[in-house]
Amino acid sequence: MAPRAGREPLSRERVLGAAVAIADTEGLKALTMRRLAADLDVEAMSLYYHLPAKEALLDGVVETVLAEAITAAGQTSEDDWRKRLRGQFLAARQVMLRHPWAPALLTSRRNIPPIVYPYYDGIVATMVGAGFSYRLAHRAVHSFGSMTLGFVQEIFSPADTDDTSDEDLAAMAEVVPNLTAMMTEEMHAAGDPTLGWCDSQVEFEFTLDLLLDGLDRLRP
Amino acid sequence: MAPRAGREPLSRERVLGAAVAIADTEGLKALTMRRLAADLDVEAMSLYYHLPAKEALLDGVVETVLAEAITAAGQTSEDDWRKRLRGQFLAARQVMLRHPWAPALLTSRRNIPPIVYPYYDGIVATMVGAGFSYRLAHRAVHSFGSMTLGFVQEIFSPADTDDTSDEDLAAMAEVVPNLTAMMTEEMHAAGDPTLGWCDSQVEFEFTLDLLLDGLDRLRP
DNA sequence: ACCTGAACACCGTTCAAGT
DNA sequence: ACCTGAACACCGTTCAAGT
Repeated sequence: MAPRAGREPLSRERVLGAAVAIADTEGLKALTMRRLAADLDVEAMSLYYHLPAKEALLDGVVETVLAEAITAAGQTSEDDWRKRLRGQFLAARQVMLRHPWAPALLTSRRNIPPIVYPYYDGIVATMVGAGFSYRLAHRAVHSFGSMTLGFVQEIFSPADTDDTSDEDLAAMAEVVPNLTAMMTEEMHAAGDPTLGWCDSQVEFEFTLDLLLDGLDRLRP
Repeated sequence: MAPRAGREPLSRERVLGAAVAIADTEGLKALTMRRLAADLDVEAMSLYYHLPAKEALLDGVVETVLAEAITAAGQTSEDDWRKRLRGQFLAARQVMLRHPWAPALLTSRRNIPPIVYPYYDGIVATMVGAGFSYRLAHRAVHSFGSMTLGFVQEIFSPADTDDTSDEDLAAMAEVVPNLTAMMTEEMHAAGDPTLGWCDSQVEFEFTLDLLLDGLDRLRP
């Protein structure tokens, strides 16, 4: 049978693009070789001509989203080291928000793609240019952790409280009195009750500023 | 056939213990239902009497290591809020170092086991007892991120440099001059060259102190 | 109550073969 | 050079059946 009209030849880039699209719309679990091939109108085995194995596919997917985030971060043009790093990390964060599955995948990989090295090089350059020692810049990069790439792993993400009844609150107050008090106070203080009581954008920026402030004070 | 002498009856706890042991010794990928059953001297299907599905197994495994870390953190007896939190997080870290696969699994799970709520309640209690507002305690908990449970996701973990030749260094200096300069300077400064140039214990404590210092300054 | 055997659907991957 | 078909080993899981 002749190839369908309008069907473009496969390539590593096209495969990776389709893989990211599947993860974005249906999650990482939906990304199987067979499903990916079907989306590309091809048999599963054809993928192996462009990628040696699924591990290589996942490496490529990580590389793709990191390249996107790092490119976004690179748009930032600020001279002040704090504003510059802040802008970079927040720009990367906007990209990561579109790929909510990426942080978990990223942190489960052993090998980090080479694109991140020039990116980190730039961060170090910015800090050293602002008077930091290499030693302190090194520490800083580790302290920023995954913020440099626009995300933090949220462990403590308490449930939404819109549907929390008074009886539930009373039961909670028995077991976790301080969390309950914290929650109710935050809910009252919040102007818009539909927002919930955790705002990850605000929390990201708070933590980032906490680190930047602390580092600034350590600067020689 | 009669059950083998000395074979204890299965239980959820025994299954979870064996699962953690497999992950510890051979990694998370080796943890399959069939392999787990074999280690317990049982057929794979027997596991389903004690756990409804593999997802439940993974939830249980997460619960098990978190309980271990939180228990270790609970041993800390310090009155000063900073020393107390510091001791807790570092104690949890000692546990996590024994389960290097745990952070990646943990961050990939949707539902966090209930044990963490009392733990976070204690952290908030410590901070509010030291004069922090609930609002600030809330922010702090998010800033600590996964440090509360003793780990940070290392994205930037540059390769070991013991086997880096002079030619390699020259090539690196072209592409990532600042990283190369940082690395060579750190290597020279290090007393013990076998240590490499990243020390995750030192980095963990540096970041932790950076956050604690910053929070202390925000305290009313 | 607790465990098993056989079977099913699905996955990543091989290999030789097609065009 | 690029893609395919058939087959294999392995996985999680079901269901009816054993003791």
